[in-house]
Order: sequence, then C-alpha cells, then structure tokens
Amino acid sequence: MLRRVKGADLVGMRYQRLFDYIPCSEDEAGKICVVLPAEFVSTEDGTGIVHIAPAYGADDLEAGQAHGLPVMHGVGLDGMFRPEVTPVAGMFFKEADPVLIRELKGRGLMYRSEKVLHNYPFGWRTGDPLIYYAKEAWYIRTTERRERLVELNNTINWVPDYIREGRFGNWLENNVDWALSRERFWGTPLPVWTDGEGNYQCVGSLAELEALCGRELKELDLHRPAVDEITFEHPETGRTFRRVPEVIDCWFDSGAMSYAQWHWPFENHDTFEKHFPADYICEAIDQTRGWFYTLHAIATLVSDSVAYRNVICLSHIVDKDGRKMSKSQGNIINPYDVFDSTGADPLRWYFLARVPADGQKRISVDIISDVAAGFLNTFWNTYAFFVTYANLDEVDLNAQVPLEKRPEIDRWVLALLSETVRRATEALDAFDSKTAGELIESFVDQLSNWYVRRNRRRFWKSEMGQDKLAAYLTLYECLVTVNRLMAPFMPFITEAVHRNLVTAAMKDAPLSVHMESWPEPNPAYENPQLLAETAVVQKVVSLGRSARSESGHRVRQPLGRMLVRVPDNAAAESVNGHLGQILEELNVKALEFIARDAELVTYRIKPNLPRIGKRYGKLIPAIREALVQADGTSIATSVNQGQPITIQAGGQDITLEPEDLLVETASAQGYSSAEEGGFLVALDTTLTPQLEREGLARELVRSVQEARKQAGLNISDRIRLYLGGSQGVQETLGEYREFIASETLTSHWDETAPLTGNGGEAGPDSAGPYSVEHSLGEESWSITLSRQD
RNA sequence: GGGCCUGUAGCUCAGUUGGUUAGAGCGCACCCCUGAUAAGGGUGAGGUCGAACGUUCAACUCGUUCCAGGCCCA
Repeated sequence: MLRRVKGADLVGMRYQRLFDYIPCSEDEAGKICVVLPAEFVSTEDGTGIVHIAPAYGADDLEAGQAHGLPVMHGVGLDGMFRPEVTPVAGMFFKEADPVLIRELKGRGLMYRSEKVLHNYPFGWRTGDPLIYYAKEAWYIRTTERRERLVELNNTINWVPDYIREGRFGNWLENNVDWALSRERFWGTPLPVWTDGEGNYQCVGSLAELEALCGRELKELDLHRPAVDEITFEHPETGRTFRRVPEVIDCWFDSGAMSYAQWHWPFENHDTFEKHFPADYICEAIDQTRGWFYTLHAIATLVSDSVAYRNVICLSHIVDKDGRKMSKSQGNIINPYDVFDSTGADPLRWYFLARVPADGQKRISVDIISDVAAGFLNTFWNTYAFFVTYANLDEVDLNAQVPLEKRPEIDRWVLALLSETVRRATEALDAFDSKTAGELIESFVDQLSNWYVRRNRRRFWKSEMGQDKLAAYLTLYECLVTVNRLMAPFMPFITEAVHRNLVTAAMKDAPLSVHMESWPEPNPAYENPQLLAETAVVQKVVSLGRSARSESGHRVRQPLGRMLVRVPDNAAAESVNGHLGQILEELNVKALEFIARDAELVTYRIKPNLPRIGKRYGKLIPAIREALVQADGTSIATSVNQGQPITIQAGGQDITLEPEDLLVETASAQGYSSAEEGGFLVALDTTLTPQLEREGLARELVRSVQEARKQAGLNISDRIRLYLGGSQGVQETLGEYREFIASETLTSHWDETAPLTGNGGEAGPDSAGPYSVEHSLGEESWSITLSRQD
C-alpha cells in the first residue's frame, strides 16, 4: 500500500486499459478509462470502485452517456464473446470469469479476487443467467406528455386512493419513454418500412399499405411472416422499402384495448364514444406498471383523456402463512377444489365481503368453509324456515297488510332492511364491497336471531289472521330484498332462492335475480328511533342473559324480577316501551329501574378526555387522581342534575361541567348482575312456590315435547296424554293443565296410566302408546302418550 | 439498493381527528334451547396492537430506525 486517498480524490484520474481487444477511435480512447463519480455504487461490498460497461447495464449506460463514453461490445447477441476477445473467444459470457481472472493474474494486474453474493437476473422460464445488452430500439416518447399523464391521473378515482399519488403517481412522474419494439416472431408487427438508408415510413392503415404496394391485402394475414413479404418502392427515390424486423410490445396491445375492441378509428365511432372512457377497471397491484399504465398512456396520447374513471386495485392471494403461492413451493390452492367442496359462492363472498380489496388475501379451504358454515348457513336456514311454513300455509304472497297494521317488530325489521339497503348501496357506490358485505351479514343475523326467533309462534298459529299474514309478508320482503343485495356477491345461491321465492310465486316476476333492478331504500320504512330503541332492548337482554348465566337458573325457570339501570332517559323510555319483549326473552315477571343513588350501586368517576384533555394538558393525571379520591355518589348526583363540580387538582380549583365527566357504575352486590356501557342488569333470584310451579309446568311441557319427538309424531299431530307424578307435579297439573295441553297439542287427557305403554320401542309406525319417566330435583313424573286421530 | 403496501386474539378481520376497560366472527371451553332440529342460542377464556427509541398530560393511532411478508423497479 502506497497511501490512502478518498474516492472523491480519484475522480478524473486516468487508468490503463486492462483489455484492449476491442478497437476504438482516437476520440473514444481519450474518453475511456477515467474515474467517474456515480450514485449507484455503494461501499457496502467491495472497494466502492466498480468497472462499468455502458453496453451491459442501464446504470452503466446512463453514466456512460452522461460522460460521453462509447458503447463497445465484446459480447455478441448470442451471449458469446466475440472472436477478437481472444482469451475467451466464443465462450458464454458467464463462464468467462475464471479465464479473465487468470489472465489478469498472469499479467500481475490482479490485486485480490473474491466472491461476493449479490442479486442477479435469470430467465424466469429457463433459469439461464441474463445479460443486459444495449441495443437500438423503437420508443414512444411518452416523456413529452409526462405532465399530462400526471394531470389526468389526478382525475381518476383510485380505490384505495393512496395509489393515485403513491405507486402510480410516482411511476408517472418518473416516466421514461416506452420501449415499444420487441425482437420476436409473434406479436403485432411494427408498421414501419425502411429502405435501409435511414428513411422510414410508418403505415397507418391497411388502405394506406395497399395504396403503397398496389396490392389487395384484405385476404392476407397481417402477421409475420406474410407481412414481411410486403414491400413497395418509394415513388420518388425508387428504393425498395421493407418492413423493419421488430414487433410491438404486447403490452401495447393491452393498452390499445379501449380502441381496438371497437376497431376504432376505422368504424364504430358511436359505440366507441358511448363506452370511452370506461367507468371501471379492476386488476391487481402489479398492473400499476402493466395494464393500468398502458391504458392510461395510450388514452392520454391518443385522446387526451383518461381510459377509465374508477379503478379498484387489488392485492394478491397468498397462502395461509402470507406467502406467495407457487407451484414449486406446493402451497397452491386449487380453486376447483374449493368449488367442489364448499362452492363458488362462499369463495366469492370471502373475497368481496370478508377481506379488504387492497389487502393481501390469505386463503385456505377452512377460511372459505367458514363463510358457508356461518353467514350463508344462517341465511339459508332463515330461507328454509320461511319456505317450510309458507308451503304448509299456502300463503298468498300477493296479499297486503298496511305498514301501520303490522306489529312493531315487523316495522323494526323493515326499518333495518331499508337502512341496510341504503347503507350497502352507498358502500358499493364507493366501491367498498366489504362494508356492504358486513351490513348484509349483520342484517341476516338480526333477521334470523331476533326477528325469526322472536316471531316463531306467529308462524305456528293455526288460523291465518292479519298478524300471521303480516309476519309472512314481512319475512318474505326481507328475504327477497336481501337476496337481491347479495346477488352480485353470490350469484348462484341467490338465483336458486330467487327462482323459488319470486319467479315461482309471483306472476310477471323476472326470470332471474340478475334481471331484477337494484333494491332501493323505502322512506316509509325508515325509523331510526325504533332501531335505536331495539338496540337498547337487545343490550338489556344481552346483559340479562349474562346475569342469568351467572345465576345458574335455567331459562325455563321464571324469575320474579329484574333490576335495570340505564345511562340516560332515552334508554329508560326504550326499556319501558318494550317491557314485554325484555321480560319474555329473559323469562322474568317484572322489571324495576334502579334509582341512580341506590345503595347497591357504587360510582366511578372519570374525566372525559376528548373534551378536557387539550384544555388541561399536564394537569390531567392530577385531575384523574382527584376524581378517584372524590365522593363518587355526590358527583354522580351533581352530574345527574346538570350541576358543575369543583375539585382540587395540582394546587388549584378546577370546575368541571357534567359533560366533562364520565360516570360509571360498579357491580351491584348480592345480585346476579352484569354491566356494560352504563347499563346494569341484575336478577332477583328468589324463587317463590308460585315461580317454582310455573318452572315445573314448563319442564313438564318440555318433557312431553321430547316424548312426542321420541314417539316419532309429527309436529301437528294431536295426542292423547297421561301425565302423573309426585306431589309438586300434581299441584302443578292442577294449575297448568290447560297450558300444558295447548302447548303439547293434547286433545284428550287420560286420568290414569294406560297399561299398554311400550317404553322406548315406539316409532313412527308404531300404533301403541309411548311411555317415559322423568325427574327433576324432588319431583318425578311419568308420561304416556299416543296419537289421537 | 429504491418506491409503494401490509403486520392487532390460535385463524380471518374492525378499530373515525391521538383520549377512558382495543372489538367482531370463526375456533376452543362451559352452558342453554328442543315447533328453524342433519338446526338455533348464550356465557367465558384468549391480546405487552411486529420490535426499539422518540414526540405528547396521553400512542394501536404521529415520527425515526429495525425485523418479517407482498408488489413493482434496479
């Protein structure tokens, strides 16, 4: 080592040419073998000095062009060294390294040789190492319209929107001229003819070419090789023009789709005007440099217009571990396996409604099956419920029941339906199918688990009154409408439902759900207040279930009373207005509100941070602490009365308005209770003899129903029943005989047990009575029943 | 190497301008219901929000760096 220098000090220095097999002019010789600065060379590996070859790499070429370096070729287009490079003549370029290293060592020019791991391009099909080779090519000078490309892009609605400014916007701002030509056999021939002397003629149409060559070409296949046979002589110079050998980048064909699909500008002008620009295009993220770009570039250049107004940009499907799927990895999911096992509809629903469009989609058969087992199954069962009973009742679905004549729960579900239609349509208008899907799933859940579950008895009733008809019409409208909402997501199942529910039942109905118009919200149905009230009811019921679960009392056992605390007066009114529903859901006799200052409630006071956070800044921790220490009950009382409070924090008095505070209740002691979001529900679990008898009555009904099922009876069969047992059972029977009889379709009571009971032997075809014994706690009873024809 | 995106419960995903105890479905455990029954429902457990540092009274949220995965370039 002679001395250390900075790289910058080397810039401009000349060095001796290592190999001089390729001749160069005197002018060129004066420019080569000089140290140049460049940004693309890193000091991470090696010396920080690299030898560049402008003929073999874009960075090298760019640096070379910036400093006037010549493009000199030592390697031929076949990838082999040229004959003049004698030590490696005819050798594949990638195999020449050892020979060249040996050569340099032999001449004493090699300081050190070592291996460095780095990325290198390989052909994706054959795996052969590639070489970047500077060549002449045809370009479209897109850079001349770069600003217009950016401007027009800013008018496109991108979903997700960050692609417009980000990935796609960056790509346009860094636009380089479009390398148009390809040296292949297949492809659209580049329509340029040349005389080989630097004169070129671009031919714009078949007619133009016919005129030039004086031949009829309509029957000719205008691809290679036939098109290359077409030559013409220049009218003035008399030179023969032949087509250049290149074809056009096939991506140009893709981008020309807007025009080529209508054979514009040669015909179909009206059709083209009608369809251009496109409303919508959907492709994956990799197409920002592909189809999204080629369409945009050509439309900008040809029409000074966007090619599409809206674009949804998806991400790719990956495997369950988030890895790219590839055949060699074996982590591929065959879509046909999903079609065969789970179905195409759940697959579609998963992609449209369960994962965000711009997120990578992890997919496995189990994940798709979840759609079928969950949401779709709920929908199908609700549909099946309707079909089962509607067929039994032969309902006239063309009948009418005015909205105001329908019970509140019907108006509730129709309000929810209308809101769902409105919000799902808004989401889809914004190209957000996931939100639309979530709204639909939520509606189907409410329809099944609240509307149908709470209304089952209306469908069982034997007489077809207005109430029963209203139930049918309401459920029918919900199913038919939500089915239409679901149709674009799940075209097959919705079609089956539609044909059965609509095409078969309604005259003049469209044959297919896909021929229906899109549902519209019905302003007459909208009822935000009823929706809010029902949400409160569901909240209280949910907390009540939690409390009952904690209490250990089964739902069949009625309880005397429940205690409810609500956060505000509106919630109290909602509860009061729907007492029957709440009591029935929870099987409780009475509901009482807990007074706000009742002893069984303790309060926790917290600052309402979004309101006071910015106002008090660093005092917040002190305020928080002061509120913990303060008397919660008195603060709660002040808040309830709308009075401000004053506390000491950080050495000063701080006055807080009721809205600045959050009052939370702690659990009530001595009750089975649950609380959340200002609601508290407690159950009084004291059982009176009356409540116990009623619970037992329900237990008896249940055991008879079970016996009916075991005996193989149909749900509509009338029975002859003997029921007898212990003291409590007899007392209960005295009080609840009519109730039990009507619930179990008993048309004849046997006062004594028949002698012909045959235990569990009875089946659907058995004529004999069916007997069974039951016990619960201290009580026991026996049942014998038979079909009463 | 550069640009863009993603990372929240076992799994798939929500989580508004930073704000109070981070939610849902599935799965799991336990239970209920039995006239939607080869169904239906409830309750519960489960998370140091990829990691570290920083800004702030306060960070899943903002900033920087790093890690992992994806796409496009080089």
